[in-house]
Amino acid sequence: MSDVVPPQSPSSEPASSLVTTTTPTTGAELFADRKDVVVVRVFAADDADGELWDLDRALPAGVRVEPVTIQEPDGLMVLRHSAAHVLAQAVQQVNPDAKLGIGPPVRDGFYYDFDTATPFTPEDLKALDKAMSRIIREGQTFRRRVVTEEEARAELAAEPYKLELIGIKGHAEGTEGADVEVGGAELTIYDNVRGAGRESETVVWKDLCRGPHLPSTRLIGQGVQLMRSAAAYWRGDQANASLQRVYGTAWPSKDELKAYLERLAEAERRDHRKIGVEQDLFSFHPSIGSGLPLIHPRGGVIKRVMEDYVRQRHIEEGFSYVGTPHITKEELFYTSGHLPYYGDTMFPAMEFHDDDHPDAPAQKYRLKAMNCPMHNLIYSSRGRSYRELPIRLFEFGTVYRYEKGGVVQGLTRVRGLTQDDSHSYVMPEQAADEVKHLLNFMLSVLRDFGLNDFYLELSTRDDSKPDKFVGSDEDWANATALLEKVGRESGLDLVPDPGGAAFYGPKISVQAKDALGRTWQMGTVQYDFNQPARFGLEYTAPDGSRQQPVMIHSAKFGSIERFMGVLIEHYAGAFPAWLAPVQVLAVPVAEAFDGYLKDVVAQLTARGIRAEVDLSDDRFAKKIRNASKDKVPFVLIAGGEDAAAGAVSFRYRDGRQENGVPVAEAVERIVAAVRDRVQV
RNA sequence: GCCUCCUUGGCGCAAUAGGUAGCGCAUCCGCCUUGUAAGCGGAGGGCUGCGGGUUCGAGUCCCGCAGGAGGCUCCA
Repeated sequence: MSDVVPPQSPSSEPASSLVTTTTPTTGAELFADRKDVVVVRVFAADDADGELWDLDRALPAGVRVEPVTIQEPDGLMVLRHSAAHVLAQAVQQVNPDAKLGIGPPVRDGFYYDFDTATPFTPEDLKALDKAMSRIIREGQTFRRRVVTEEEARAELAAEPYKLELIGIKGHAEGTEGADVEVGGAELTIYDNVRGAGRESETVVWKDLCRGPHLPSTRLIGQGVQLMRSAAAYWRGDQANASLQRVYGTAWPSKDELKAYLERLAEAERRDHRKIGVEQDLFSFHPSIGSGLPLIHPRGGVIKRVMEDYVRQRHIEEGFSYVGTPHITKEELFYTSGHLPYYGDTMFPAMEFHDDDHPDAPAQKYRLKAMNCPMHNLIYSSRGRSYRELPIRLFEFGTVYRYEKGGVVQGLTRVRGLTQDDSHSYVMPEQAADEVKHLLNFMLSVLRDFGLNDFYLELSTRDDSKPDKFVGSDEDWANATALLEKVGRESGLDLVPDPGGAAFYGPKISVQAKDALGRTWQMGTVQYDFNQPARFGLEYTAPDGSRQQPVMIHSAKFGSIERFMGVLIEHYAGAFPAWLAPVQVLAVPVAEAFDGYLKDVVAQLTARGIRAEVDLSDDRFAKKIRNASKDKVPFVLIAGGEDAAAGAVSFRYRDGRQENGVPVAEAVERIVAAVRDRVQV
């Protein structure tokens, strides 16, 4: 998930708040009666998007001006950017030697990069938090001042990074965050003024910045908190200096800050790594290596149910289940073209020497990093007729990728993963329908797992880096157009992702929102016109000619491990019954009812339900507590009253209770909930 | 891969300023048991991630390695 703020759409403020200036004025004057206005959006003659200006900045006559409040996205960005400035001021207060990098707003907050001799410690952050609140309470004025390049260079002589930004002004696009500093048409410096308007007013700090800012630091308020520090490369380039980045969060009010911190806490409670340990689902062991998960029995149930379901669905959708090896001679990946592009993220080759032929060159084998080449070999294992197409091959292909140490994380980024991978081989004229078929199939699979909020991302070639992609411009254009058309027809939002394509073709990926509103990349559909050529795939057309099929890659939920991690977080470990490791836990009120519940559980087991009786010598209340902590969907309780009535009592995870349900009805209800894959 | 921080029994934590490791849960063994989130008692379990170093003495300080977290870069 990206931390960078997505481009904001123009304000949704009603048009009635738009005013046109008749005389020179300022935003502050125009909206003097509106305390919630923090900046204005100014529309020049032919400017549809407008530009954000400080309230105090002089407005010429004849421009359209719209108020921007702190509650709307642009206002929030201004708040956060202003908070970043306060952070920078605080840092230089504490450490005058700190050199300033850039300080843009990001999702939920801001950061500022500094070059300091020593990294920030948690104690430093606390001290900075205090210094920031002092500056905020002081109510310093942000005062904008236009400078020439020469003036800027002179004033910022001690700030090497700012000088560099001045140098790249004009071609700053593509430099992360840099346009926040120098993106405007002219260079500006913001002075932080103490006691503005009084004779004693003093400039206490200044920074090169495009702005705009809140009128006063006081408006930043109580909703600011520094979160963490981390290293970041200057201008995002590994070849550059490593700076110390301080992240903070900023909200219009203390309450909103608290709500945000609560959301973070909830995300932490749901962290699949934590729940994975608590519920004994999976683990990682240093002696195996990072990124290579061990799935425990309870996690194994979830994995198996996922696999059984997806395998069945593929077969229903016309796929053939196949199997391929985990290692191969590396030549295969030269044929496919993967090795030259991704060799450094594949595990290194294993070399085998033939003892009987000591002079023969060693055979190099590679762990499989992708399944498609092997599926191609299945396709080409005999002649294919157009009558057979589409041919759809599917498997749970376990692949190994040498992810860099710093990116391996829980189940969501691993070095060994199992893809629900399929390849459809079609005639070119079938391609659009097949893409549509795969997309709909994928969405229906995700919906059955309880994800319902999607958008699509269209990953295309980066035309400026031709060496990263193979194939003709025409092929790319056709394939991209086809994916885009199908994507648009899906009715879902289609977000462009320039440069995100695989080397062999463009792709559509499904992004799903989870219960906390976070988006995860799920499956993909990739259009490949390269591998069929490289493998010489062909089919016999109706006229007897040999034609090349189009190959369409698709993974529905991507990797089983990753999707399991996403589901754990989506459900916070409280799985719907069909996925739950234990679906029913029967809890006797006292030992005397063990036998009664064993009989109920036997009836459930006979219907394929994963049910157990808690026969431990814990007392009743403790058993209820254990069942709650395990988040078992159905807890069935039986004591004297239930047994006498031939009934059981349901207890659900939210504490809801339903007493005296006849056993036969209880069984049917549970069976139905599992069958219908509903959450209970 | 790079930067910062972290690593104490299965899990969650504690151990003043270096003085020789404790608690809760879980586990095991007893006793107890009739209605909705912890019954009681006892026992076992740790070369404090690994390897060096400083010191009379290291969980505490220093170096290296591994693993983890966050971030940067990357992600077929």
